[in-house]
Amino acid sequence: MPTIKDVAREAGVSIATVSYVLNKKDTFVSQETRRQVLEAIERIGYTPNITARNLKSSRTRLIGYAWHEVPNDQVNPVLDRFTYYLAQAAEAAGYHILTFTHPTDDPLPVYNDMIRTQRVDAFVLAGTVRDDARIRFLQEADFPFVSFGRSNPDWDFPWVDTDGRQGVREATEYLIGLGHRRIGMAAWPEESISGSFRLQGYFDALDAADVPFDPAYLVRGKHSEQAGRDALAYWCSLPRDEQPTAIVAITDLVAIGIMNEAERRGIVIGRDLSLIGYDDVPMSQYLRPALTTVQQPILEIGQALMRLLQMVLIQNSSAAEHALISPRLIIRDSTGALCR
Amino acid sequence: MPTIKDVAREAGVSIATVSYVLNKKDTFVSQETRRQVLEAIERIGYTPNITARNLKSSRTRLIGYAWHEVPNDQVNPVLDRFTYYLAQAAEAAGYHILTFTHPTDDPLPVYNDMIRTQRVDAFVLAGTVRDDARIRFLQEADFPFVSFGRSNPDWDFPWVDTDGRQGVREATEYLIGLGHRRIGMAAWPEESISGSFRLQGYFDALDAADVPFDPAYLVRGKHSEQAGRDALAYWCSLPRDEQPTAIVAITDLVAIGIMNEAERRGIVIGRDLSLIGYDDVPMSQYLRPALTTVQQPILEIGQALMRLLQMVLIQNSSAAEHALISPRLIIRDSTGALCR
DNA sequence: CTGTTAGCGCTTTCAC
DNA sequence: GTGAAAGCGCTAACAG
Repeated sequence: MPTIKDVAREAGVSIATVSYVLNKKDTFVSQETRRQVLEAIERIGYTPNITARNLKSSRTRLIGYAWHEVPNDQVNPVLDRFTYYLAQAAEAAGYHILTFTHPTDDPLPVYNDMIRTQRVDAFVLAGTVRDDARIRFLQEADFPFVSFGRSNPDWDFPWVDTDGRQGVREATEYLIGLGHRRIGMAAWPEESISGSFRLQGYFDALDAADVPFDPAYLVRGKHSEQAGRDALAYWCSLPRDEQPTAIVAITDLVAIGIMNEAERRGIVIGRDLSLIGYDDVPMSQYLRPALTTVQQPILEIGQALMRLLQMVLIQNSSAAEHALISPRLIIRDSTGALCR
Repeated sequence: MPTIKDVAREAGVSIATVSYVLNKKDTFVSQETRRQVLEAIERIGYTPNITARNLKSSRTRLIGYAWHEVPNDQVNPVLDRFTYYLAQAAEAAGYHILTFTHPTDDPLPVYNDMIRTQRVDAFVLAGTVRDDARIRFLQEADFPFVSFGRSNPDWDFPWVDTDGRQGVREATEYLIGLGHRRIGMAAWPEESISGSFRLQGYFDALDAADVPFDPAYLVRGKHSEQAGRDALAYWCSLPRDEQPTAIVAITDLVAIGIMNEAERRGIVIGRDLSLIGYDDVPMSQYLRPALTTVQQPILEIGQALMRLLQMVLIQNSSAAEHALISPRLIIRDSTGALCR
C-alpha cells in the first residue's frame, strides 16, 4: 500500500507538501505543485492511512455502541433497525460505529477498557434504565457519550428520546375519538422510565377528554407476550359492562399477547375490542388484524444522536443537550369505532 | 492518559523494558524489574494505546461488516440477531466489528475505501447473491474476508452457511412422517442461491420417501408476505382433492402470508393445513398458531465465521475453507398429522 | 510557497 | 537483562 513518501517521491516534492494538499485545502501551495501532487496521488493510487492519522490526532473517529443481548423469547422492539440508521448518520459525520458486547450485569469493565485503550472517541448508549451505571460511569470519567433514552430526571446528560408521552397520548385520544371511554392500559412496572412517560400520555388524554381514570383499567406487567395475555385475562374477569372496549399496550409484544388471548376467548380485535401497540415492530403490519401502533422515529433518532454527539465532541460543550422526537401513530385494522 | 513513557519513568526503567513485560510474557526480564514495572502500571493506571499499536503492527483488529438496509415492509430474517453473535465471536478472538453502510446498488467504492485507508483487517460478508460483486472485488484485491452465505459454485472463497438443503429436507420429511403426501413448496425465484439449496432439500425428502413430485405444488415468489398469500390462493384454486395438505415455506415471512390468507379463507392452520416456515424469526413463536419452523444456528455461524477468518488472517491460507452448519427443526403448533 | 523536523505511542532489532 | 534508537505513516510547527 503506497504511503505519503511514495507520493512525495513520485511528485518530486516533500512529504509535507503532499500533506498540505491533502489537508489544508486552501494553503499556499502553488497551482502547479498541487497539480503535480494530485496527479501523483492518482497515478499510484494513494489513500492516507487512517491509523497513522488517528495516532497523530489522538482520535479514532470511532463511536462505540454496545449490543444488547436479546433473550430468544423476546423481540427487540427497535434497536436492531435503529443501528442501521445510527451507522448511516455516523458516516455522514465522518465516523464509524464500533460495536461491542458485554455481560448484561457488568458492562462497566468493557466500557472502561474501550476508554483506556482509546479505542473509541465516544459512546452511544441505548436501553438506558433508571440509575444506569453506564451513565454515571461515563460522566465520572468525563468521557463523551449520548444516550438513546432518558434516565434519572435529576441527571444532566445528553440524550435523545422518543416522546412516548406524546405517542401514547395520541393513541389514547384516537381511541377516545372513536367513542371509547373504557380504555385499558397495559403498562410496564413502575421502575421503567420510558414506561412511565408513556403511561403519563394515557393520563393526559383521559384528563383532556374528561374521562375519569379507573384504576381497574391500569395493569402492569413485564415486556412479554404473556404479560399481554394476563392483562386481557384480568380485564375479562371484570363484569361484562365494565370491561374495556379498547386497550393501549405499552409495546407491540404485549399487544400481541393481548391479540392471542383475545383469539383464544373468541374476542375479535378491531370489532369487539380495539387495540393499539407501541413500537411498530416489523411484524406488526402482518398480524391479523394488522396492528395499529405508535411508530418510533428511528431514523430521526439516529440523526439526532449524531448531531448531539458532534456538539459534545467538537464544542466540548458539556451543556447537556436533549432531543425529544415525536413518534407517529400508524392506524391499521386493530382499532375501530365503538359499536354498542 | 498515561503513556508507556510515564510507566518507564515511574518504574525507573526504559520504555523498551515496559514494552517487554507487556508483550513477551516470557522474555528475559528479571523478576524484580518485571515486578517494578507491573506495579508502576498498576499505580498510574496505564493501558497501551491501541492506535499506536495498530500503527506499529499495521493491523487494526477491526473487522468490517456492512449493514443491509431492510425495506420497511420487510422483516430481516436473521441478520439482526446474527450481528450480536458475530460481535461476540469477534471479541473472543481479539477483534471488534466495525459496521458500515453502503448504497445497495453500489457497495464497491465503500469497500474499496475501507481497504485503502486500512480501516479494517478483513470483512465479513452477508446476504451474498449469485455473481456477488463484493466477492469478486475482494478476491481480486486479495483482501481477507469470509462470507455468511454461498455464491457461485465455481467460485472458491471461504464461506459459512446454514445447510438449507438439510433443513428443508428435515422439514419435509417431518411432514411426510405426519402422513402428508401432497406437500406444497413456496419457494423463491430460481436466481436465489439459498433458495435453490432449500428447494433441493424438498426434492430430497420427496425422493427418499418415494413421493412423486407434482409441479403444481411448487410455487415461486418473492421474499414477501404477499408471496405467501398468492401461493396459497393458487393452491386453493386446484380441485379440492388435489390441494396440498401441508406446505413448506421458504421463509417465515412467506409462511405468515400463507397463514393470513388461510385465515381469510377459513382454513385452520395446524388442522386443515400443516405449515412449516424457515428462519425462526423472533415473532414466529407468538403467531397463532405458533409456527413450526427451521431455526438458523446463528450463534454457531458467528463462531464459525470467526474461526475461518482467523485461518485466513493468520495462516494466510488462501485455501478456501467452508463450514456448512445444520439448522434445527423447531416443532410448534402449525403442523399436525394428516386427518382424512 | 516548500522543505526539514519533531513528534503521536508503541514495538523491536541491535548493542552493551 | 536492559536500554538506545529506528521507524510505523502522518501532521504541523518552524525555517527558509
